Amino acid sequence: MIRVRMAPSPTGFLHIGGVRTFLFNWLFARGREGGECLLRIENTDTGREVAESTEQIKRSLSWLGIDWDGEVRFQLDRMDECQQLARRLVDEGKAYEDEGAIRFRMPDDGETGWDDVVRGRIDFPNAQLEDVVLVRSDGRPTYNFASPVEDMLDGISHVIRGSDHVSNTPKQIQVLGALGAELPVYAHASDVLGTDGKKLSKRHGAQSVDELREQGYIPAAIVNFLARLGWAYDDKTEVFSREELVEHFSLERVSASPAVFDYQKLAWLNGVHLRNLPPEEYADRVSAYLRDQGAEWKEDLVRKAAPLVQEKIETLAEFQAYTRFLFEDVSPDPSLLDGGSPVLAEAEIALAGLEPFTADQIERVLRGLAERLELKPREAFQPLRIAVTGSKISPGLFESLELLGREETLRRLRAARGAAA
RNA sequence: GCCCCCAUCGACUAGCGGCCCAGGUCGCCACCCUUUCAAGGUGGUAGCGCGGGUUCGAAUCCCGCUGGGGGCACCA
Repeated sequence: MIRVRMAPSPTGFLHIGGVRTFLFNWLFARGREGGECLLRIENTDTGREVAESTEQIKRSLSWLGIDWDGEVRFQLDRMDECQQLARRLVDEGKAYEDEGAIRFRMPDDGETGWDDVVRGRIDFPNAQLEDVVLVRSDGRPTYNFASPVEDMLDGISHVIRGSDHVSNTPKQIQVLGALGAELPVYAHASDVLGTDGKKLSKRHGAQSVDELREQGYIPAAIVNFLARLGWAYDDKTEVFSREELVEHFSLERVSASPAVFDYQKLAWLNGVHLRNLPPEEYADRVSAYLRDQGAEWKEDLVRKAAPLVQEKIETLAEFQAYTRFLFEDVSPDPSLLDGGSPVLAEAEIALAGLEPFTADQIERVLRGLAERLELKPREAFQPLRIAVTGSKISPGLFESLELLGREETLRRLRAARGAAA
């Protein structure tokens, strides 16, 4: 029976490095027959608990598509069991009271070690292990007691966590041994570092799932990127769907060395996944994002505009810059219109009677016009683009005009002619 | 200070003794395609931290050094 747990502490938003650890747990469990993945909130330090953070963690994981089995558990709910177990250890002489707290009696010589799935054999000299507090004087268990106890009670088979827990492991192994529990398999993944080589922190741009979401990254890309940070399937595959990740993930191929979070690669992957989306789903993503951001753009027009930029943007945040001209009037820079007037006037005439007003027809007419004026396509189209979209950069001209509609197109051509003159 | 871990292009990585004068991807540069921007195509740039071993042979194994990370709480 495979059972793992994701164990955030409720001290704030979900950190991107933590998410990767959870993702490893989740991929591992979902890839095994009958594997289960629990969500446990490690809240034994009541003083540091931040209100709402549990809800925020659940929301972020759900948004990423990382789910869990059963109810969310809270470590403090096992307070009674922890106290009883600690009592028992005292009775057996394996722990002792110390000014109201209960401390574990660590062995003085020998070594404590384990075979880590990602790091290989690790041994600690027991002399290095201090007598850890199991239960505080106010009765609350500490992390180093509650965590292994709960792992035991829940039948956790694999403990997959960050390398910052390596030095806790020998202590927890000793506690588990004293309790007569079977040891789980341990796998300690490395840390995620910022671009400066330091552990990811507030200084490194986006560091929470919420921030990534605001910046226009989508779950498929984030999951793909995070999975590839410290893990590789082979020597060439970079793009994975969620299903492929579940199918191929293995702890044995997780790297022990720290990885740097590279926003450029994340952006590239985001573009790849955005382009891979079926048009309908892509439109869903775009409008959901705009709603999230509080942009009050007409939904049906957003959906129609979506296909025009699916090939062009890397993050959802770029959508508005490309399509703003469809939602608002434009004010083209007159200097950019210079010399374009003949094209503007001719286009206005040519498009005025065009029926039907579709991208295909618009293209046919405008290409013909460029030929008559003996202009290269780019020379003829750029003034039109600027006149109608107000920018040198836009989605395809013909599709853009179709969407804008004849009336508005002609109006803008006229306005531009006035401005250029 | 003590303990533990890590070390291949700028970044993510493949490599588990000969297939590697090191492969893929992002980035960057050039060219092609092209209605702009992208996308796509082609080519290029760039790396085994250092020093000792072991071996016929080392990116791969061992030791040391250096560098980086983590931990040493009645935090998690």
